[in-house]
Amino acid sequence: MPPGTAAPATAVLPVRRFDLAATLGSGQVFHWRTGHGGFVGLIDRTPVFLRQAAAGQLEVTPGAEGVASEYLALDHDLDAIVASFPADDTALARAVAYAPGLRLIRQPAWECLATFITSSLKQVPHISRISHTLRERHGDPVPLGEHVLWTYPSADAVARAGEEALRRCGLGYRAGFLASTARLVADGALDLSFLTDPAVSDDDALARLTAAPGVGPKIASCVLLFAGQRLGFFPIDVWIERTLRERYFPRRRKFPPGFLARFARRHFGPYRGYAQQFLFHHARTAGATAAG
DNA sequence: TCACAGGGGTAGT
DNA sequence: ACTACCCCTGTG
Repeated sequence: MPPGTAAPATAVLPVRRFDLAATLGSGQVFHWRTGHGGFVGLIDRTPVFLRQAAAGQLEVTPGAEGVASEYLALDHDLDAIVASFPADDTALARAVAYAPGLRLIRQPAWECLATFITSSLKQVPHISRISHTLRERHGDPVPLGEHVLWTYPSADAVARAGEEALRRCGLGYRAGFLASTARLVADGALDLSFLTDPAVSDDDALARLTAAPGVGPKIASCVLLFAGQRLGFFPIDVWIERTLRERYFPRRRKFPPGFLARFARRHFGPYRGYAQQFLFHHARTAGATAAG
């Protein structure tokens, strides 16, 4: 963002129990850039500037209030969700207290699936760079003030780009996976509308997603949680696995396959996806593995 | 400057 | 259950 440029115009949206920086910076999305004391990016194809200078006020590009409210899940009843967590869980309570206004972003389906395919065995800054490279080389430009933003390339665009071009975006072995899955989506063989279809069960949805190349249980869970808004999915990555082991089973040595997933289902309740996000964000940004 | 290890997993054996 | 996989970054 060039220095000295005028701050974008904004409308003010009253918010409660919402933390913009935590929400955008908790490893759910990877394309927002900071600037003018806020964040600049695209919500699907809508260019948006977001700023939260005061706790109860979210500044949004005029006209994008509705899109932003939906994306940032301002309708989620966080009080009720947190109240459903086990009352005697101090580790979770600490993670919630660390970022009480953290929300699960309602993500566009293809963008979410593709981004998480590119995320395997990668750290956040690298995922972010891949996302930007893909956008700039294969997405469409969208102006916002004097800035140019780039949409996430459609499944069709990714499929047309092909594996070699994707590899040149720094995807490594993920290029083949992304190209193949993009082809499935572009051809209609994988219609992602099932993600939010209440007639499709969680188990069925999981099976359909994991049938796609490069999509295993972890990435599928992320997509079902974020893009599908199925709040009972609990993605288990190395951070969460470490946290669960240390916090809840400090003495146990053996963890059979599925053990922690079953524990999460039993312990954290119907909104365990939120519990996972609180624990994950706390573990990653508060150095909680040692002392938190 | 340059090995080397390891990182928000998945697929094939 | 075990291992390779591409690429990048941090470390010595």
